[in-house]
Amino acid sequence: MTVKFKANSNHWLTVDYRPLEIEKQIREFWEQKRILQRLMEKKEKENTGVLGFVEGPPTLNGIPHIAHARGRVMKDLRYRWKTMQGYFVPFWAGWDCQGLPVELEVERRLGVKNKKELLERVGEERFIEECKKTIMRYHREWLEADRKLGIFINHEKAYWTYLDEYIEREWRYLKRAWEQGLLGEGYYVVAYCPGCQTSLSSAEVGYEGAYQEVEDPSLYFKFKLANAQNEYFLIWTTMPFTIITDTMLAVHPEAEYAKVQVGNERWIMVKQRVESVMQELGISEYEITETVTGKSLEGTKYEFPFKDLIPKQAELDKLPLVHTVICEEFVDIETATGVVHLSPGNGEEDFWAARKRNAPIYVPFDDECRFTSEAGVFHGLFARDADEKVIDELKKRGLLVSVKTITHEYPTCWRSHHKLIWLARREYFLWTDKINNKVVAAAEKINTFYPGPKSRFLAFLKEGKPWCVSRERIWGAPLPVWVCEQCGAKALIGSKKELLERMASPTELKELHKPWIDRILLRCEKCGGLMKREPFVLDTWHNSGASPYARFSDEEFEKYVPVDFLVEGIDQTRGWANSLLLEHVLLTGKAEAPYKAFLFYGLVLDEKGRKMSKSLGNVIQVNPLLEKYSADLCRFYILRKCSPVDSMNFDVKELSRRPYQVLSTLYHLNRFFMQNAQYDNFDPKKHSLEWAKTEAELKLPDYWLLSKLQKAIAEYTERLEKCEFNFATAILEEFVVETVSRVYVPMIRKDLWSDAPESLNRRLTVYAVLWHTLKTLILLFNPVTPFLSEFLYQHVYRRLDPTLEESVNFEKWPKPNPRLRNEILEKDFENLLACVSLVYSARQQARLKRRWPLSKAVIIASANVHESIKKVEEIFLELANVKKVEYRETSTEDLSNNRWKKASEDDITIYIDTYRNEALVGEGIMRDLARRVQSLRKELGFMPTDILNAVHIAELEPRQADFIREFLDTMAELVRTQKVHLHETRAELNVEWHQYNMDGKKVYIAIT
RNA sequence: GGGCCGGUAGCUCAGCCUGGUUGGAGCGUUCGGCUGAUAACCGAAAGGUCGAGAGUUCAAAUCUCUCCCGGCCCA
Repeated sequence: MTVKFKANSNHWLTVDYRPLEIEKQIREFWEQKRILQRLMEKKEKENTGVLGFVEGPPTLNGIPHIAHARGRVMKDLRYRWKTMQGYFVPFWAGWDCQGLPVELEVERRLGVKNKKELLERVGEERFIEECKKTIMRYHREWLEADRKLGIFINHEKAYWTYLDEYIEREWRYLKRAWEQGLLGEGYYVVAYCPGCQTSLSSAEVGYEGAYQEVEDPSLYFKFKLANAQNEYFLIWTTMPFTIITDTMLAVHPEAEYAKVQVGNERWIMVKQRVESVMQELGISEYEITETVTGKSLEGTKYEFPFKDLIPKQAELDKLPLVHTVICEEFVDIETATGVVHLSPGNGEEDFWAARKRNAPIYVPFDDECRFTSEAGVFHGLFARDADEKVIDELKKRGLLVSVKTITHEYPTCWRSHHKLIWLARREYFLWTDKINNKVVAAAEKINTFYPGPKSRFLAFLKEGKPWCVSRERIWGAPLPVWVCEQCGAKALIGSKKELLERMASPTELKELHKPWIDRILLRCEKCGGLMKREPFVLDTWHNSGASPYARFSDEEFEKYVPVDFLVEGIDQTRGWANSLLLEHVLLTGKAEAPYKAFLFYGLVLDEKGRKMSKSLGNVIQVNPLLEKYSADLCRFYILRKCSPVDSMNFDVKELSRRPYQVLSTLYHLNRFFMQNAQYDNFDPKKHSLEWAKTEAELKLPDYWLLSKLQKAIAEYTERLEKCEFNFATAILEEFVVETVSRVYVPMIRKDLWSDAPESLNRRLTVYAVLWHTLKTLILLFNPVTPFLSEFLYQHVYRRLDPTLEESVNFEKWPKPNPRLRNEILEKDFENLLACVSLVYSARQQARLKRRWPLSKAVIIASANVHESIKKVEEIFLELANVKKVEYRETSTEDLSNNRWKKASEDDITIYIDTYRNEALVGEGIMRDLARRVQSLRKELGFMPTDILNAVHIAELEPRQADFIREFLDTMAELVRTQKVHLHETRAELNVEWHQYNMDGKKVYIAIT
């Protein structure tokens, strides 16, 4: 007995595909051999070009989940692919370390309720240290996730946004802006929580559960027109205190406004609301006397009622726009009266409306949200507590129309659930509105691969709002502005060195963070007074947006920026993509983004399409997921399932379906190749494709496969270039499953079956073709499924050729070879497969198994189809299992009887002759039996190449036995046995018989 | 309220840019076949008002408009 495949010839290529074991092994291999580091060193030394990259730093305040994985998989794909193409990419990690989310996390850990308590109980110094501890805890999770996912990013070269060196370079952006007059003070409307005594970010305002049912006064009041008798604007509000800071009224320019006679007064309000408002106010006696457009009301002066109570308002009243009507599109004419009063100090839209017109922003509040002396009699009152007094004063003046209490949804602090107040506060701005043309021009040049995200990005950028970069927090890069206490002069410090040089008295500076930096006092260059730092830290988006400059040296910045390609979630259009762009334009003064291309990918939702959230409990974390599921499968699934821009419904159940099939097939193709190649001592160096050509052993299926491979390489690379990862992976999928597994392997299987020495060269040729094709294929798969590719590279290709590179990642990206492309042959095979498929279809109707040979098939088709099939006739006969094929242009009379069955599609019709003579029937029965013998062999544990002593078949019908007698030798060869014996009854031989059912009749088989 | 994306078979997705026989694939179901690399594979069947309506056109899943539903971002 020969043993073709030794059971343990390659113990790593297990009989089934076990991705988790493979991945564990490959992770260890990469780490032991330092493949990641060495790949980078190698490419840095020798490359065909440099492609800049800067990591979009994940914030270290959360556990990596599947949406992060989506982005990192795309990043890694690009890196491995471009690296194989020969480029050097500084694929270095980076971490976003500062900001409110980190602070809140630490506050929670420390059990502190608000900033005030934090400062009193914990103190800034300890707080900063706690923040650092927290980010390190998350850092470990991220390292593990990258390790599990197989992300080849270099963590040794990671940047950290909280380190002094980074912050110093971040300051350079501000310095440039300062020099250009693009950094300065202003007001900004922020949400403020009176309970926590801190402002909230817009993200916090949008937190789940932030909107709650609350009670508020619902107030109708009127403002008298200055130049008309008994005419009033009717206005509604739920925040009476804002009347104190009122400076304008707004109407909708296109709406129709009515003057409504009520008693001896005329009230102005939007016409469509008259009826419902009057009903609500319980006024039945009224009449519309006149209607005007909103536009015509513009500029109307009204009498602000509290000028006597608030001297500052009396002063403001003299300014042009104050206490007049303006037109704004945002005015809602579906609710209330369609006339809104504006308090630029207490509302964002109000604020922008005033700023746009250079109207004054009146903000008489102190840091604790109490009215200052600028608010006259309201001085000292907390904002919201002024409501009652305002109502009283309106009532006194006869301006109150109605007041009651309503409950409505209103944003509250997510932590303390106090009602939020909007408040203009003193902040620092980058006046990016002044460079908006450059910013938009720069954005227009960016390649985003898909149009959707680009229009979204541009629409956002065109708003062109100034960027408020100051935050009243602790854990952040400090704003490097010092103000003279004596003369008010300001200085912006650009580096630690400059800071230490200008220090008023020697002070220790531990690091560039609060509280240490606040202790540094400078000497004013103008008046010699002491300068104190503005207590703000910088917006964390400014911090991370500085990375293209801050994470590199000057030299590296020149070399890598603008970077080649970035990929982040679509939410980053307003986040990192924006801050990167703005800062780069500020720094360089050029209409240029710091990135040439930016792929924005869609959200990841749960299997039902719901957003992943803590409250739903449907968040999929990377690390636990990859404990149980394969990283390669996840990577393939993420890339294959849908377009990168679309939101993706992630369903773990889908991992084990199609993605598994594809990778498993790839695995088994390699295993099949390896087993056979090893058996025949295939030597890839000797038995190359060139060798096969000179041996003239290449056949049509080989040429066809090689041609299809060239096509796949070209199309795949093109799809990758366009970031169409879903289509790219579909090409790989089809090539593996259809082209190689379904079509090519069955065509060459017979050639490999024999182990005759005279056909050895043919077998070696097939191995040469498979070596070339499958090795190329695993290189193409490497960016997608790096573990499986590396595994097969090590255990198949390097084993057969130890002179290969040490890692698949060191290989070169395949290029299509036009000399191997043959489009005519591809078309021939297309025709061939179509015809074979039609034969199967006709067989089905005639209930003739594929195993049963038939005498003839007739192909009725055009001449070019006939030509194709003639070229590959031998293959056609074998696949169709017919003895003969006839070609005709049209159908003829002789085919229109029951003997013939047909099937057709497009322009091809095929008839099969269903009549079988004794020989054909016999051969069919023989093959039916052979099939059962094969399955018994497997069951009994024989290796494919074991040669059996004898196969026994018992209790066939005598007629059947007669039919097959002449095929017994063929059968012996087919099932690898020395002899096949027929027995009339089982009793003739005392062996272990196995019963089989063949077309309804029992038959018995034994192997000895 | 504005911007963007999506709505095609029971499920997951192509097709739409550039209109043209009968709208596809994979998974699942049923029947049959094939199988010594494969938890595969092949053939057939069932399964679709292509979200709804209107328009343009000889012809619309595809182009235009309106609306509905889901998601995201912003207000």
